[in-house]
Amino acid sequence: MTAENTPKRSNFITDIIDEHLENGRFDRVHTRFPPEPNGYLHIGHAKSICLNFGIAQDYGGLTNLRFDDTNPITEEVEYVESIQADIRWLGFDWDDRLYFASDYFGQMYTYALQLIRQGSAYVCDLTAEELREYRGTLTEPGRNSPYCDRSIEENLDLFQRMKAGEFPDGSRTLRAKIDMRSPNLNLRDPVLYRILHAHHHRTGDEWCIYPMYDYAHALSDSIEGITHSICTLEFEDHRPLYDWCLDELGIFHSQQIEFARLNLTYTVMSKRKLLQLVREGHVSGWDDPRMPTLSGMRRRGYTPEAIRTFAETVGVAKAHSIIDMELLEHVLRDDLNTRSPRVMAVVEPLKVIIDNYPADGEETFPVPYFPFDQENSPTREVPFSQELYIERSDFMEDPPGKFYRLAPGREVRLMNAYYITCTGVVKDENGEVVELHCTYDPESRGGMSPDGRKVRGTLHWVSARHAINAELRLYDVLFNLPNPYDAPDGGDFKDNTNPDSLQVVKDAKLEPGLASAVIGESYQFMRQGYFCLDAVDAKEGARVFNRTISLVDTWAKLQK
RNA sequence: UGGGGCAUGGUGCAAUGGCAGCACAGCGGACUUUGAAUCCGUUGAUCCAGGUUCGAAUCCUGGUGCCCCGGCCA
Repeated sequence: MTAENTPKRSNFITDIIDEHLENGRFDRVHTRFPPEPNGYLHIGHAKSICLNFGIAQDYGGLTNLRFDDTNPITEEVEYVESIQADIRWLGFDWDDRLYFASDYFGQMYTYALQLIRQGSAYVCDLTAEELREYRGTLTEPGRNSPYCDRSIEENLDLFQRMKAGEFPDGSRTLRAKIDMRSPNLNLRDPVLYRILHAHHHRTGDEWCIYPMYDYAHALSDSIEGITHSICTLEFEDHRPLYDWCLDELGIFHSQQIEFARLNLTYTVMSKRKLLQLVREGHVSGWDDPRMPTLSGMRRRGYTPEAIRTFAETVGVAKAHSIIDMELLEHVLRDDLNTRSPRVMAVVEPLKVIIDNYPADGEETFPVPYFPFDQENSPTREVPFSQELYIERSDFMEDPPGKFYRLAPGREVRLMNAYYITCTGVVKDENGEVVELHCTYDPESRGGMSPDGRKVRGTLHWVSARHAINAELRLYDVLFNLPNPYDAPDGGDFKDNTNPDSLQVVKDAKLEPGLASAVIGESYQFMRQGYFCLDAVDAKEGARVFNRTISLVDTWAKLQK
């Protein structure tokens, strides 16, 4: 390891690694990302992925992708595929280092035999319930299993017969012989193997005994030569067992390091809770754009770059924390801002008739997609005609002082087109404004008046005759509270779901060029927000856009 | 005295015995053919009490608060 490999960003983990490199414990950095294929990846996993791959990159090291598939009952190939797709999408590559804990079942079994021969493990016949009883409590020590003193020969015989399938599920376990009086419950002769006559998505019916997490994880890390095994805080208590397995076997010893998992305001982050939202129909699926899953965020219009920046920005530490959703939104907007072409779309249309414009007249304006970089920006022609749509919220009949959009007698600029002045308001029988009459100033073509007079408001618009219709899906946070778990007594997080988290607009009016919008691209609907085609429903031919995130709306804030 | 961990502005992360800083949020202003972006300015913090030291967010002692652990889940 040389000086030029020294990372710029440092945290408590890189401190530990630096020390290891200095004192010679390791001369390289090799990490792993070890998901269990029992669900979809979420933004919390993204933090871990960015951490593991990022740190290895910083040190010129490697990162493995390893599926921790030791529990056949909960795991499925569907998940191993989606997980790989999500990691790739995020921008990380494990080259040919794709592994499965199940790849090592044979080797782990051999190691278990070794533990038995060393007198460090025994076959226990206690039932699950008895075992719980023998384990003791948080404050009281446990008691030795009546089976802990079986002979090595008997243990060997029994364990081999466990593997051979002679015993039913739950009848026996292989346990580490450590210390039933340890204040750390994980060390009270933890189960290493359980009997599970279940079909495994990779090994099929080859095995009917499966290793437990603590044993399998430590050995997998060791087998792969992982130097730094980075996991979340709840495994701190497991580290002594992790170390025990490796020390007892005398094999390569990885260092486990724990960090605080990511939490975000206004959402939940556990697979179990997310699964509930899916199952109970609060969302349309794992990839619902409101979900904090990577597949949901991708569909929503998040970019991998934004998520990576976010992961870096939140930092890493051991203190439990909850990140403001606003920080995520900030990095998202920041990324989208530089990459999204500017287009015009009216979310809630209000018809405007330009009385002094020829009824059958028509013209187009050249408008750059990237107004902030006109030199290099591609341009399209935007059609204009007598009847237009503007945003309903851009007109007020009786505006407050700070409102500088359209109002009776008020002049505003139609972006890139003309200045118009409101001369008439048409209402229906309920008093609702249905149509506006305006006049335009032909001298202001392009959006600038030769006399240099200023207009305060600049509105987006679309030509009624040329507009295309689209469905817009406007998203808001999934929960009403920063902390969804903050539920009244007897309630739970689902009581805090936001009933307005999805608003569907059926008849938005878009500029015609958007007919050729592409899935996977982000567009800024000017003065509204960033939108993208819904990769699922737009595929069916429907014109459906997701609002990834609104623009910062100072005016809305002012109104409060 | 079960064990393990954590405490720095509203939020998150730095400062590794030597000027408490950065980002987001907030507030104010400039600019603006997006009430966006950009730019400028600004409010605001070391859990408490002792101790060591010329000097403590950092080291020591004692408190307080919060989180995790009693799956044959991971």
